[in-house]
Amino acid sequence: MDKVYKHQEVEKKWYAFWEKEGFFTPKTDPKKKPYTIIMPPPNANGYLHIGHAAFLTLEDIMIRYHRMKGEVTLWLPGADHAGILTQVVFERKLEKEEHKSRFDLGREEFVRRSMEFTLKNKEVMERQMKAIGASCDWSRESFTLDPKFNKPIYQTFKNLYDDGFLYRDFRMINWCVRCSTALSDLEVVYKEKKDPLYYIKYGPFVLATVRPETKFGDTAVAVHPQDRRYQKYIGKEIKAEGLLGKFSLKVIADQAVDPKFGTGVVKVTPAHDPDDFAMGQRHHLEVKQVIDFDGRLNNKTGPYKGMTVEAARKKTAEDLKKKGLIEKIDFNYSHNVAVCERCQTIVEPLVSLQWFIKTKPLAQRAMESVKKGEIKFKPERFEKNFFIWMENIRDWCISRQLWWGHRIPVWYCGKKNLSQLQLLMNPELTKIKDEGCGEIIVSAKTPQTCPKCLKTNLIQDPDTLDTWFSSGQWPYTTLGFAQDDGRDFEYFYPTSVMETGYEILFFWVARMIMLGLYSTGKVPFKLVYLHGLVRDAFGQKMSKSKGNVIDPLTVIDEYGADSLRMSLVYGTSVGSDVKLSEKKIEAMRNFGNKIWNMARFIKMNMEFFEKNNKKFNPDINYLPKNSDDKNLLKKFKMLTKLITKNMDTYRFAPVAEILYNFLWHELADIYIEKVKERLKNNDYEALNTLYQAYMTCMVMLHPFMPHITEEINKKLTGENAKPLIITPWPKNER
RNA sequence: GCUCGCGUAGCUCAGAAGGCCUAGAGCGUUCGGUUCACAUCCGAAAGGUCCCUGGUUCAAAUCCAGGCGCGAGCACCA
Repeated sequence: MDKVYKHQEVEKKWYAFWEKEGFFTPKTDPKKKPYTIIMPPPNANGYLHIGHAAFLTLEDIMIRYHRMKGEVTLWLPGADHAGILTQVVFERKLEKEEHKSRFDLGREEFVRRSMEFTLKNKEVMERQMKAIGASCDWSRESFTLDPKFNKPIYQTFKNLYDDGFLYRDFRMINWCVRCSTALSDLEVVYKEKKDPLYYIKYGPFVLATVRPETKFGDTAVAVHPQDRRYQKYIGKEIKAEGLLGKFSLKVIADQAVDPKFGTGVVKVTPAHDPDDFAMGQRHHLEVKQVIDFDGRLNNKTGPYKGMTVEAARKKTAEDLKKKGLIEKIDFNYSHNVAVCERCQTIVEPLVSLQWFIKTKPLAQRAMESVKKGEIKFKPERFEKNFFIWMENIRDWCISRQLWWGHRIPVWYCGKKNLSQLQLLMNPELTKIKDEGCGEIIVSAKTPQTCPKCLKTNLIQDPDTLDTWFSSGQWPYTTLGFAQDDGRDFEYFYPTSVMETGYEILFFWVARMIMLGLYSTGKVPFKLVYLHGLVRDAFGQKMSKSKGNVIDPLTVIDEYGADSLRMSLVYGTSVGSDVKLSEKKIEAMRNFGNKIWNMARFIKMNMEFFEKNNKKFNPDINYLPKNSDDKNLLKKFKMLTKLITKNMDTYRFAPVAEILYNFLWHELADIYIEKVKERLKNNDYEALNTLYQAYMTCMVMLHPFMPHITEEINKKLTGENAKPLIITPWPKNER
């Protein structure tokens, strides 16, 4: 055996061997129960980071353990086209490298280039996954934008529509001016911002606002119904002086007004504020749009037309001041502003025609399944979070004005029913003259003619689906549901575990449960295992700008994949964030070195034994008489039981710690030191006891450190050794 | 505002169902050790009112209540 363990050679060699031998591809057997994990597909818009390494390690541990238990084990890998995020990343790249926008390329070319970019990333990610040692079934690898998934995804869309769970409506959506698309509520984050709060004279009132530029869209003034100060105005019209001259507005009373905020009077702008929109609906107010989708004021704003929101705010405030219409300005006001999660641009609430999923009934069913225990959460506390969100769920806007993603499977007869926004975002559509009959056709297959007027002038909805709509169906689409070959679906669905980050519990897990139940009638998985974030040694989020990122490939190159894997598991607890430092990885590398040297020591003693005696035949059932040996085996038996119990309950960190401590601080530090003399005297009992305890540890350590244990196994048991990857997990009773 | 999590050695964290805790590990620190598997090592040591206050209990780091301090999620402010 080499004096030093050479991870670079060994790890590559074993991965190639496992893959070549086909150990990653399960042999389905109707008599056996399957164990299935669908890998959360990493976003193919960059390379894998340490967080990916963490979940790949956890899932690989689960998979390897169950494979060793003899179950039909499938780990299905994949990659996500990641709609908006990839489009943002690629647009930035395009801007930076070629000074071009998506419109410069045109839709077709933009999609082609994005695909090229994505597939290239995907390839790199595959190599990274292999370097980590992920024993997933590459023959079933899936990519969310693979055309074969269009059929089931479109079918789900159509079914939802036919069942009345899908509708198209004018609603207030979150509009990202930079991305030029609607966002779901989940894709919006709030940032605290300090903005001047203007107290504006408004006829008989003074009211406070941070958005004077939306004043042109005001269609009412609101007060709280019980506010004594303003009772006499409720229901009346007031006259006021504004930037565009005199105007009059109705005064309404609404519970949503907080009498304690500002002066207790609110200007109502239904077209540009979510609360005002809701108020407008309650009081049947006119929705008067004054800001367009390009983030600029429109022709209803007179001289302010064409200004950006930011510029118009300054200018209107200035002009109001000049006209003596500002009473005071509070410069210390700070509030939360909605920004696009992906590009951080301030979100503009706008009303537009979009597709929505009616989520309440789907959520109801999802909650019932969880209540019945068909799906369990680990750690359990996330179950509560799940319920809170599901109970308060709002309809899900699934149409995006993006080009990168699944095109919405809706066709319109002529352009009559295309929205203004869609025409704006897709200049080529404006050239079409044919108004058509306006029929809306929702179909899983591309229709040829309009069923109503029989014309062939059908235009597909130019919008794409929210990326989570397709990934929400991942557990069954990847298994061939509603496709030509559904055998995998029949055998492997529902899957066993969904292992993913707690930060996408709502984005993804909840939607998979809702859509899985809706489409297949069954839960998509039985256990949701949620892991935490990987942070740096000080608990900070890793980011390129902070310069504290740990790159998995660099680490693997220097310390080996096994060291990295072990350091991502050791000393962690389920659902909590993991703090990782290079020191920790180094410590685990040292552990690898330790077990390597233990192997060398055992090998040396085996050779010494054989030089002086006959062949050394390890005997797992041999019962030693020596009390040191007996005590060791007794203790070891207890630990084996404990380890198995922890493996079965997904508590991997204690297993890593038990093995670490037993191997190093009991077997090496104490037992080996004790038996050195006996080994010199060719004591079979001592050698066999050491060998059995050590090798069984290697078997149990294999899911954690697969490469080094496989190499040691071969070195100690010879050329014809059965690979550890398919060695049965130790029995508990012996 | 609502909800959840955390607070244990200098640092990062284990300690699930109360007694095997006279509270552990890794890193760091100090001292000693190189022929005998391993300096990526071995031996030893220092270092802790287990956030605070009450309660339950024969017994609390662990359970309960309150407080303080951090972090996260959700809601959202005109």
